Amino acid sequence: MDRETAQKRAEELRALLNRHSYNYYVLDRPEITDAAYDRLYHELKAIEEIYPDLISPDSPTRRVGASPLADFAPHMHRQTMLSLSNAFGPDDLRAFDKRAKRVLGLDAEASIEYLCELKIDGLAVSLTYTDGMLAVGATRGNGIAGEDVTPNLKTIRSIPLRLFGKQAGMPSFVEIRGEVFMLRSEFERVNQEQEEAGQPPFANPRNAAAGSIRQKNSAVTASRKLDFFAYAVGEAAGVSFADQASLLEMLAARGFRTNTHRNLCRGIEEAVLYCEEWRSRKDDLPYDTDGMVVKVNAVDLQRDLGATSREPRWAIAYKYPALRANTVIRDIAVQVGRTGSLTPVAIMDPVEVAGATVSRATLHNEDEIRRKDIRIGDTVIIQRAGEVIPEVVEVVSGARTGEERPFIMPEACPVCGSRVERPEGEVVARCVGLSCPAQVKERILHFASRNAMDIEGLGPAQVDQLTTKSLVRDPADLYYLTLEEMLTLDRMAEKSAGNLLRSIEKSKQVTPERLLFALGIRHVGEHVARIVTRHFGSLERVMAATEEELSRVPEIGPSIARSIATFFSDQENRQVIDKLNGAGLVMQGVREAVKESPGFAGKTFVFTGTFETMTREEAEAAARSLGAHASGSVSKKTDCVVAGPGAGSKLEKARSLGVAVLTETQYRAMIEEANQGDGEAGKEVQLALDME
DNA sequence: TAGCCTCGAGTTCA
DNA sequence: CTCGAGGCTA
Repeated sequence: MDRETAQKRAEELRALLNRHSYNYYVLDRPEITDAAYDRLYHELKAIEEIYPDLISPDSPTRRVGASPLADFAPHMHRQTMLSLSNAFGPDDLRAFDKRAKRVLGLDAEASIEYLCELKIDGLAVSLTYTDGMLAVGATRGNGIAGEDVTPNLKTIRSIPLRLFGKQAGMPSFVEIRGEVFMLRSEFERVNQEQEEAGQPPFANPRNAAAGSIRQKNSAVTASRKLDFFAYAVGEAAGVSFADQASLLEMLAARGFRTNTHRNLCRGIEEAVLYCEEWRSRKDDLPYDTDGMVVKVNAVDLQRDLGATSREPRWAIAYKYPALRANTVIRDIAVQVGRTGSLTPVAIMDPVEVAGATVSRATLHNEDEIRRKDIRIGDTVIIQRAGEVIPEVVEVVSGARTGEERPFIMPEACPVCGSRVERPEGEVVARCVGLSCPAQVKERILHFASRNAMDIEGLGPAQVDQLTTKSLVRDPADLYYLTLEEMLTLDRMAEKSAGNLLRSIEKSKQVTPERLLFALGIRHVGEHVARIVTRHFGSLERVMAATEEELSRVPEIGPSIARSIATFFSDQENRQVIDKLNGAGLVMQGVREAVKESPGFAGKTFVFTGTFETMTREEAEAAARSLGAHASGSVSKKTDCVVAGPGAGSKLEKARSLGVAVLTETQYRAMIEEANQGDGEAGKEVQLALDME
């Protein structure tokens, strides 16, 4: 074949192959068989081998990158790739609509046209086409700069290497934005492949797509079936459109795959309906989605709304938070708590669960890890217990590669190197070093915490610095800090130092029960601190009490008695108390008036969920002041459960035990009634502590 | 001594 | 919120 015929044939083949690949990958309507495609493909490849100079950048043979990339060059986005603010329910969407109307100066009755598009759970990329040819493809990165992964993006069949349309009408420059993603079926295949190769699995299709796009060797990327949906245009020369809907049509006409599950909605209520419709429908799709993007359709309105530095004001992501998610445990770290307890914590690939990005979860202790057979490298299912705390539900045993490492509790404290002990029959391993920096830090944080001494402005950052600089070794040292010393801390100038000094000063006025709790004696929480100080009347008398005297107090048994007595017999601990007294702590007893109201006296209340008109603690205090007992757990002995929205297992337990359940409103009414009828019905009991 | 009932302690993210 | 463990009671 002479060069001229070869060139002609090569062009023909390229056009043919690109068209068929478009039919196959973008339209999902192949016109020829795979075998026929392969024949054409190999014919082109053969020609290009003979005449390498005929290879053009849009040749389908270029989709499989030959030379491995050394490293990814950074790619500065010409226009920042913004993120989107989130909406988690219809009301968030309505608020978004309201704000848009306000900014645009429209009245509340007007309705804005919105285009709703599925939000694909993949990774955002930017594709730059110059004179219609794909020149650069980059990841989003931080929005300002991403990584140039052009060869890898070229392996994706639904990304046209050359824009469709006549050369005459071709924009000289255009940046297309969209989402690279992986089908769930492909994700499973890839993970199986990873397993066979002894490689760690991907946690989910999104991570698999991201991992594939960042491959050094684009042949690997090519072996993974990635896909692409286009949805936006960044900077562009000679391209304009009136609205988002026609932009998507334009993208489709230029050869891109666009997601067909979209809907033009008149007014926000239509958008709400469409978003809600997809909440369950999305599960039937072969790929992962994490919501719907609602965009103001008209481009001129978009322009008027503009953007903040982080997000456009004309678009919002309506999220369907997954309650559970898969991720991979990369490591298991060990934390040291206030009592020296060593707690293993799973460090995981960040993943979205119930509206928050989770990357750590406590594993509680060694036994728990063994019970669930959790190993480093495992793919696990996590959920947020009680909507908040992430928890590992179970290991996806099918994803095991054999490379996972079991967790071993260290024999020396990871912070201070002291010996680690795990007493017979106990579950928690503990660092025995009393001066372990981690323990010291946690003890001081506990001392300053809200229910203890309530020192505002003394958080982890401050305590960390104070202890590492050895300005504070025990809680009493806090009361001897000078302004000069405080100013040596980072992020601490006159203003905050003054505030901190003031709140330390304020904390000197304290009840003995709070102080006893603040000391952080083992087994002494708020409840025990309260009953013990009330029984003995003052902290001094608690300190003077023998183990035997202590154990005679109701609810105090041998363990707690020993713990308290041992604490106060320790020389160093006594010194700390002396130092506190020397600093001028003023212990004041509480005069708590308790009205013995009929509905409350002697009853046990449990509060759960979040209340709207008061905090849970206020609710508990109210019950106590009327003669009731506020407990933390539901049992047969519970008389009444007061449940706010978001109540979980406690409410269920109450129902199953047949315990009365009140709403916040009903509870309020009960309190009011009790307070009104106090004169005759309730007999007043004064509880007072005499203090020295 | 077993089996409840509570309390204590530790925990995550925005 | 959950789990472990101390205290009380049958």
